[in-house]
Amino acid sequence: MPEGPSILILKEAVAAFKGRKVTDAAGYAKGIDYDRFAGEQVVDFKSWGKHFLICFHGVTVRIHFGLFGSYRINERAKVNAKFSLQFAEGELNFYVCQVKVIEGDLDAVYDWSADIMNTHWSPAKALKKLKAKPAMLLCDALLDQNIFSGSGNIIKNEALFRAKLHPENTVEHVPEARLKALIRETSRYSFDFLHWRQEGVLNKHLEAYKQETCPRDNHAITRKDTGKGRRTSYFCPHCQKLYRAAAAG
DNA sequence: TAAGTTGTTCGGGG
DNA sequence: CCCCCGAACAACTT
Repeated sequence: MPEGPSILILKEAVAAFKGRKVTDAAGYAKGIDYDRFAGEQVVDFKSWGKHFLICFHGVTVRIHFGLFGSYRINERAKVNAKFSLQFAEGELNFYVCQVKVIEGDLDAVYDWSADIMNTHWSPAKALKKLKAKPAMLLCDALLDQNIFSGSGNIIKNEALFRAKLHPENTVEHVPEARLKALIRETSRYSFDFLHWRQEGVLNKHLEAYKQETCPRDNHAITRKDTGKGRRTSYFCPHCQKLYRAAAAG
């Protein structure tokens, strides 16, 4: 369920709960004062990248779904909910996620311009952050939530494919124009991802991720664990340019 | 069926 | 103090 677009879908799915009062909160997430939410009104639902934010007056519940997280609206899964909110009519249940309470102003916590799907997303700031880390590999940069908040392994691979850049390029060896193209494609692809996921056709549109051959030149797609996180990259070694191979090590 | 995974944090060792 | 690695989390799909 991760990656930014899926969080936007969730936000839309729960929109009807905005303005409603919680009758009861429960779950097995530790360190949460569940009682404080009883009687509180949901003021808004927001998101920052992969963070799903349930906003109350003066306090926000942050849900992060990680790799295995899921949710149910007005129904329950077989396992216990990590966090759940009951309303006079309906309920929200969150499973296998990280739950954190954020006190006070969200603007003090989040840099909205880092969120690739936010209206305040700033490609210029992303470029600046990239250039501040010249030795970083592109595959790591695209998973760095401070630079590309909301990008995950699918978006990483597809954006690099669209930008025709090899995942193991170091930032400093890539011409600025190509970095700008990558930044643009990362945000653009995320919205394509959103629309395709809404239509249930995302898999049909994948060009590199989990693919066998390159749709551009029919070259075999390489699958390789890359970067510091050793996350899987799928790329066409023929049309995705590597400006300079990383030093052996 | 056992392996793989749309993710992140933490702590230990070097 | 930094970097890197593995563990932990814990559920669904192929």
